[in-house]
Parts: sequence; C-alpha cells; structure tokens
Amino acid sequence: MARLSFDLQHTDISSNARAGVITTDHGSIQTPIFMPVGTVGSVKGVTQQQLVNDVQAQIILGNSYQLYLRPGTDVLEKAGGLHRFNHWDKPILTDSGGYQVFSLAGTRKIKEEGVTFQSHIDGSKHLFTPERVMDIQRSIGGDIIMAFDECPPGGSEYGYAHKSLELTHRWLDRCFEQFLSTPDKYGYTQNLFPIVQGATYKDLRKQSCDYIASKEAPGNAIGGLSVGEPEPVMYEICDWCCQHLPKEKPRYLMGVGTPWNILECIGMGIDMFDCVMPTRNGRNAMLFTTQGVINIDNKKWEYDFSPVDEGLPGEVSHYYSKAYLRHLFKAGELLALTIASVHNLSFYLWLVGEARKHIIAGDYASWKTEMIVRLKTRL
RNA sequence: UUGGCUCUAGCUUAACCGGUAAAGCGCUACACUGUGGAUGUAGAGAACAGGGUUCGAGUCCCGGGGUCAAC
Repeated sequence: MARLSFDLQHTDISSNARAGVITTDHGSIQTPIFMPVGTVGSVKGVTQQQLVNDVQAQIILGNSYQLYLRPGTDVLEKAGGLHRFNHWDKPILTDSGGYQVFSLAGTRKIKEEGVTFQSHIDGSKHLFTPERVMDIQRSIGGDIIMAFDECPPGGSEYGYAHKSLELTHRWLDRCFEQFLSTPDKYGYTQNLFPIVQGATYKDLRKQSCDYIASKEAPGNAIGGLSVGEPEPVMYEICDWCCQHLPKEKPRYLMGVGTPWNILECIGMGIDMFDCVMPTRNGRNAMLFTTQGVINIDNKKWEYDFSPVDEGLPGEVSHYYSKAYLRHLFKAGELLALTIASVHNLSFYLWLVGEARKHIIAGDYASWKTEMIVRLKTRL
C-alpha cells in the first residue's frame, strides 16, 4: 500500500505533451487520461460493466458534496467505502465540493472558517470546512481526493480573485494538516491533490502554482477554468500553469472539456481531465464522433441507417444506427441516454488513447492540429 | 325532432364593447465544460367548408360539425 506514483514515460518532441503511468493501490492509469464523472457514485446512465467493457474507463470520479448529502458518509462507511458500495475496483477520484457549493447550492456564505450553504436537495443548512471536507473524503475513500477550494466565476475582478486565492491557500494548509493527521480508513492509500486558482490573472496563477508545488503532493490540479472566460484565455492560463507546475507530477485540469479542449491542453502538458460534457450533452442528444459533432435529435438523421460512429473500435458505436438512436431520443426512451453516454465516453477514452500513441510516436502536434479540425466539424 | 352548450396552431387553451389572433406542450434548430433525463434562446405553424350583416367579424346572423338532455 503506497502513495500514488507517476512514471513519466515519454515527453513529445513536437509539443509539451506527455505520456505516463499513474499507479495507485487500485491499479494503474495510462496518461493522458479522461475520467468519467460519477456524481452520486454512478456515471449517469452507464453501468459499471459498460464502463469497464465498452468505455474502458480506468478511473472515475465521485462527488463529495453529493455523496455527503445522499446517501451520507455513514452509509458509505458501513459499506466499506465507495469502491465496495458501487463495486468499482479501479481508482476513484473525489471532488471536494468546492465547485458544487459554487454551482449547485442555493444560498451560500463564504467565511474564513468555511462555507455555509443550503442543500439543493432539501434546503437543509450545512457547513463545509477544509477539515470537514477531508473527513468526508476519508469516509468516501477515493484514491485521489481534492483540496477544498473556492472557485470564483469567470470574469472575476482582480481584487476578488486575489482575496479568494489567499483564502483558498489558507484552506489548503488546513486541508493538508487534517489529511496528514488522519489515517486511511480502508487499508489503501489516499492521495490529496491541491488546486491552483487565480482566475484569469497570470501573476495570481503563478503565485498559486508555486504555493501548490510547495506542498509536494503526488499530483496537482488546475481549477477555475472553463467557468465563463473566453476559450483563448482558458488556453493561455492553462499553458501558463503547466509551465509553472512540477514536471514530475501529474497535472489535472478540472472540468475540461470539449474533445478539442482536451487535445489542446494535452499539448500543453495536462495529464488528467474530467468533464460532464460526454454524458450530459450525450443525454441531450449531442454525440462526439471521430468525424465530428452530431446532434442525433436532428431530422436529417431520420432515415440514416448507418452506425453511430464507424470510426470507433468499440462495439456500441457500431451496433446501433443513427436513425434508431434518433428514434429512441424522440420516443423519450431511457436506452437513448445510455447509448449516447456510453458512445461519448468510449469516444473520449479512445481519443486520449490515440493522443498517447501519437505522443509516444513523437508526432503529437501535427496529429492534434489535423484531428481538431475533424472533431469540430458539425455533421 | 326540439332545446342547451360548443367549434381558434399537431394537442390543450386565451383574447375588454366587433378594430386585424396569444400561451403551454409538441415540432424545427442552437446553447450546455470539477452533472442538469434539467434549463435557456431562436424559428415554423391557426379561425367549421360555405354564405350574410358591417368601413371592419374569431366575436353578430344563416348554414354545417360535435356533445349533452328531453321526446
């Protein structure tokens, strides 16, 4: 039972992209990697078997805010942790709830101590402090757990971003103090990743990168991007952060993004991604394919009996036709949501796998440029 | 057969006294980035065939359909 390690195997000669292997007590992860989001302990609409066999997911997310509210840490502890509760034997990463408090909760009050907020489920009042969030994530039992941060909205003013960043850093100290003084609960090692903030301001981001790096955590995350700022700004800040974060540790860009976002950011040196887009947009009939973006709800697919995506190796994308999947969406069938989610996740995992191959082959930059044009095509 | 009620967009319903037709759902598109089967935005689409009164009719009259009740 050991701390998470990162074996950096290849650095692309044509870009800053890297290929590596992350090792945890629940197995290893080939990077760059995309991590499906499993908010309440399930990836919406997708079974664990489908995640393993069709999607070929190597690690999934869980959400502290959601799991704390329901079913509650008591149930998770009695179950023996989330891995046993949802029967997922591979690595799990849990988000701290910092983002959810900002995006989901109704009224919230941010103070030095922590955040008081109202549950989006029943309106009940709760207090999240860095210590409390560490305890919750200890109970959930993720292999990777995240620091409790404040995620200021895109376009935040410098003054606010600065104050927010300082608070996030003070909270980070408390997270580490609590994390290091509490034991692993289920016999395997948990790893705490700190999160860079600083909105769209380079000096704040650099300051944050330096502070985060000083924690010497086994991995580092970049938060507060794709929260409303223009895409070029997101790229610029991501690139900047990559330049200032340790090379020998995995870099995790939180909550991003579109397939082309992922390829661009891999080129900057990001190793890990998570995003709700493949599943959420999938449930809303948006398919990401090897040929471009499809809105399967569109009338033009009514009589198209070709497979959802012939270019993808996985079975799901060949098994069903576009016309059939459109029909299922129109009919409001549950199966539509599942097929779209499994397909999109398969595509995302295939995409990062291809990226890895081209990093190792040393032609990532040219492959990426060509690929992005194709993936952005609206079919 | 007689009497009452009723007829407006694909569906369900609005519109002061007669002044030039709105909405929800559905449909056609678009948006969605540490979750949202949600939501938002844009668009297409209508008066019971017909006739009359009137400067002007969804609105009044004749005629037609539906429905309920009595015979």
